[in-house]
Amino acid sequence: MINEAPRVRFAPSPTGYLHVGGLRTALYNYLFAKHNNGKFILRIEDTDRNRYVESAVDNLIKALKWAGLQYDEGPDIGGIFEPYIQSQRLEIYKKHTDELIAKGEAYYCFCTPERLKNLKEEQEKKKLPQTKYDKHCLNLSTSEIENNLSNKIPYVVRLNVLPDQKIIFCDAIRNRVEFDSNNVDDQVLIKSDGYPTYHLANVVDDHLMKITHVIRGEEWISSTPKHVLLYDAFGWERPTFAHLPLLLNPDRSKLSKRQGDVAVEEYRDKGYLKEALINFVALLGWNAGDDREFYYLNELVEAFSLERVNKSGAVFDIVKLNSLNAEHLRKKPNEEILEMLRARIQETEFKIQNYSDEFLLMIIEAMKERVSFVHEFIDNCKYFYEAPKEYEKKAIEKNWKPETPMQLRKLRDAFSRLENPTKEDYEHALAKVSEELVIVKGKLIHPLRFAVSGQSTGPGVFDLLFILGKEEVIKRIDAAFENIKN
RNA sequence: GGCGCGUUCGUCUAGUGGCUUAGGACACCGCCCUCUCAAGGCGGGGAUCACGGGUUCGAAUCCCGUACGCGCUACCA
Repeated sequence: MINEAPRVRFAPSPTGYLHVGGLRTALYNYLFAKHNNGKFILRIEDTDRNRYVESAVDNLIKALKWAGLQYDEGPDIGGIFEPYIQSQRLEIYKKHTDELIAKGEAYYCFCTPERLKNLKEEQEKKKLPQTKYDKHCLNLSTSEIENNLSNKIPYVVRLNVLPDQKIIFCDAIRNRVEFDSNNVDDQVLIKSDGYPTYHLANVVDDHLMKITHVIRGEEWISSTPKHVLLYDAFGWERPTFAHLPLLLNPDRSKLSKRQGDVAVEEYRDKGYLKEALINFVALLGWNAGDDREFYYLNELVEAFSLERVNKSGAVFDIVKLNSLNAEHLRKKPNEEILEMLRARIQETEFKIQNYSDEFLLMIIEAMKERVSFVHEFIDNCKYFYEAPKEYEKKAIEKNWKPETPMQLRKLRDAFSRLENPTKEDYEHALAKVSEELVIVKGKLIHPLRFAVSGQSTGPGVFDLLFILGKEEVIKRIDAAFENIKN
């Protein structure tokens, strides 16, 4: 196993969407695989028929691909160990379970849900430290079992956990972890519907698919003893386990839907860049040991190592995500932003307009350092797309003094005399008017921006004028005389 | 309750026995730049390294307890 290229898997259960915690697990698996020239595999763990969700697998795959985490083997692309969907591997689990039963490592259990429920209640009443199955069916004779089987009495298959064993395993992130087998229940391996539980399916598949490293969330650490026992029962070599710290809500509980968005799809739809989400989520529990915080996916591959993953949970801080999004957006070429902006425009009332690339590119250049999201190239500067319908209330007083209309009229007239004005032409014209009026340029600049955009903030005013064009500028100044009442 | 895992600024984190008066980032505040807002630059406040014992000449760093938090405790993953 030493020096062999690692094989890792992301094994989500299809619940309808990709959880950001799942994204991070997938990412770490991907990074580890790619860093070590190994393989990254997607396997669908759909052994719970009660939780079956239509098209969940498609969503999962779509979200993973959107994020750029391309796997080497998976349900839609196949691979040498297909199928990669557990519900299509039922015979495999059956075969391996039979083997375990033959070895005495597992046994049939015909207990009814009622008996199980009573057993549990009794144990709770006795204030036993833990509730466990009492191995009742372990004592069934061969003929009893055969009889039950031929009478089609529903059954499950349980793992036969021997008492008083120390179960020790190594975790790449937490080092040595030890459990007492007395605390491990005779876990159900095959459910009465014939489907395997996660514990069985995961071990069988990981072995068959030659998975070398099991990198998964910390919530699995408590059930790892069962998995270890299974590897031993089959006589298989154990993979290396690496249990990742949890992603947390602001109140430090496990990241959940109740306290904000958890679906990758929601972040995508809200306008987060995949680069930012990946970068952000990578840093939640890992760092290279230096001060660097800005990474692209390929750079993460380069820098990643399991040894530098933290042990403690990390709060998902949306504010920091936002700032990373802004940073990634600023670094993007304008042409790329243009594509995204056009897509966004299609979602607004401006979709019927026919904006030129040149025009939108100017907006992007002017606004790039003032936005955090692509949609803010629209939302934060509607005035580029339409004349202001209203004027920022609290800014009127500051920007619209009694003498303002007179001064702006002079400016308007100066502008109207310009021919195909450049930015500089506007600037010179304004300088000249301010000289004539014997006022500082600011006295003209701020009311001008306000008249033209309806806002008191925004890009440099001469950029604003140039982008809008002379005709529109004059129209808007005139409109302002009508609309702004002080 | 039992078992397990964890605990450095509000948050993400650096730190693997002396380089640490604990460093960086986000957020917050101030200054510079400046036509505004940003971006950028500079600076500030903010962590008795959960607590208590040890080990050591010396501990955020090693050991032991305690507290707190979280996870698991299903015929769910």
